[in-house]
Amino acid sequence: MEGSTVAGSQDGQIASPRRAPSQQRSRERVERMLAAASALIAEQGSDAMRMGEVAERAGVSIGSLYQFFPDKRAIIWALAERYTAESQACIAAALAQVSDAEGLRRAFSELVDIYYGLFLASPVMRDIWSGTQADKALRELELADSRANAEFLTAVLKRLRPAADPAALETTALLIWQMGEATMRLAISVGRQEGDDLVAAYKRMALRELLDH
Amino acid sequence: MEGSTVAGSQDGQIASPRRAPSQQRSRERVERMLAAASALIAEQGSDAMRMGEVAERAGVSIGSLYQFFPDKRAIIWALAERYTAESQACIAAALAQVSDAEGLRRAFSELVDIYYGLFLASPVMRDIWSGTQADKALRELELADSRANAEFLTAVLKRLRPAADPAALETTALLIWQMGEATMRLAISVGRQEGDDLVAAYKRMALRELLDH
DNA sequence: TGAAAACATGAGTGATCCTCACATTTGCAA
DNA sequence: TTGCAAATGTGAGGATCACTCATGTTTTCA
Repeated sequence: MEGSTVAGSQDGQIASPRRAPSQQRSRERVERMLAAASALIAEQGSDAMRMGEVAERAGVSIGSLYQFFPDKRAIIWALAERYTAESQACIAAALAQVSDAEGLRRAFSELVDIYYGLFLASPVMRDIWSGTQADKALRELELADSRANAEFLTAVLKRLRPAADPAALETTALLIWQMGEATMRLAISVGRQEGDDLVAAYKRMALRELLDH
Repeated sequence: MEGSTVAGSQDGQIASPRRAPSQQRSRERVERMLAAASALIAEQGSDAMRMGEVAERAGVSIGSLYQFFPDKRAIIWALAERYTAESQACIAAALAQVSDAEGLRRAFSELVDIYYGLFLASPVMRDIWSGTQADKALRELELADSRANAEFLTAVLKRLRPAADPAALETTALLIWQMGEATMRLAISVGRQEGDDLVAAYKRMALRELLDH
């Protein structure tokens, strides 16, 4: 299989950048590396992305690349991390104000649309989250991201249903969130028409669960 | 990532075995190769599985391995295919007799338990379906498997709700099935305790959707 | 029985990730 | 300003795989 794995250890740990860029020059170069990686992933997928090509397109040497990213996974991880930070902020904002059932219905529906749109529009993130399962560190990042997002949902549910068992609400929220991501992935691989139907069906099911008890 | 791609084409096609084993001797050897691959995947994951190691453990040369499996994905694919054939038969059997709501409740509940048990018990299949997303051919096999399984569910739903829109029933069935697989994956990566809760919550949600309304 | 087809072998090829010894630039204290 | 240490930059080369191929062995069957 095309040698797309890091020679080193199998354990899921992502080593921190070998060295954090402290000077202006290197910070700009690291940005260029990330941009190059992002472009290549969008064009060919992360698996086909070659480290040498990333370096070349970023206009740096292969050695410089490895100065800041200990291995190939690390540069993909860095992109994924940025994405999760952005999307979490957006999700938190959408759910923060919700205080009643009707508000939840509107906010959640909008959220799903936004997320689906993001998935459709961003080949990079689609690729990264698709490949996610194969890489332990990325899988853990995704799980952490899901938990964080589900947390916002849990908070809303606790506000709306103070009498309910908190642990059960957490389980529900996590499940609904994860199912949403699974639905997006499925929706993308079956094509637009059927995908839209699936997302709509998910939205209906999830809302039913979230709203009427 | 550790070399998880075939050197050849990126396209998801899995070439058929270069040569089908026609003699008794080679048929046994192919079995040994599959067994060796299965054991190695269980021990280290498919990504860390080395073709040379598979050959060695099967007691054949690397050349013989490539005589029957055109590339690394093909041997993984062969294992996955066996699994899907088995599980589809089991699922079809469980759902074939269902003729009323109560029967569906029992059959579906049992089915989820069986599937969950299979997932928990089989590190090989867990690994293969985990890595699935990264490989186009496997992703397609998984989707085909989901569709086939959802089909059985659709058939039951059409029987129970003849008035409903058939297309909507298909969408529902596919979504519920896919969500189930997503739930299993999630359940496994969060650990037994929380995993059981998640599966139970899924079961409840899915049944609600399948039964009332 | 003999030739063709099937099967078996493993050293070698090429692609790719990553390292490392050495060169250059920057920050900053004297 | 000067000089030194830390930060940064470089790319040829090492190591590891997936996979090939020329050649040898066994089985089938007319």
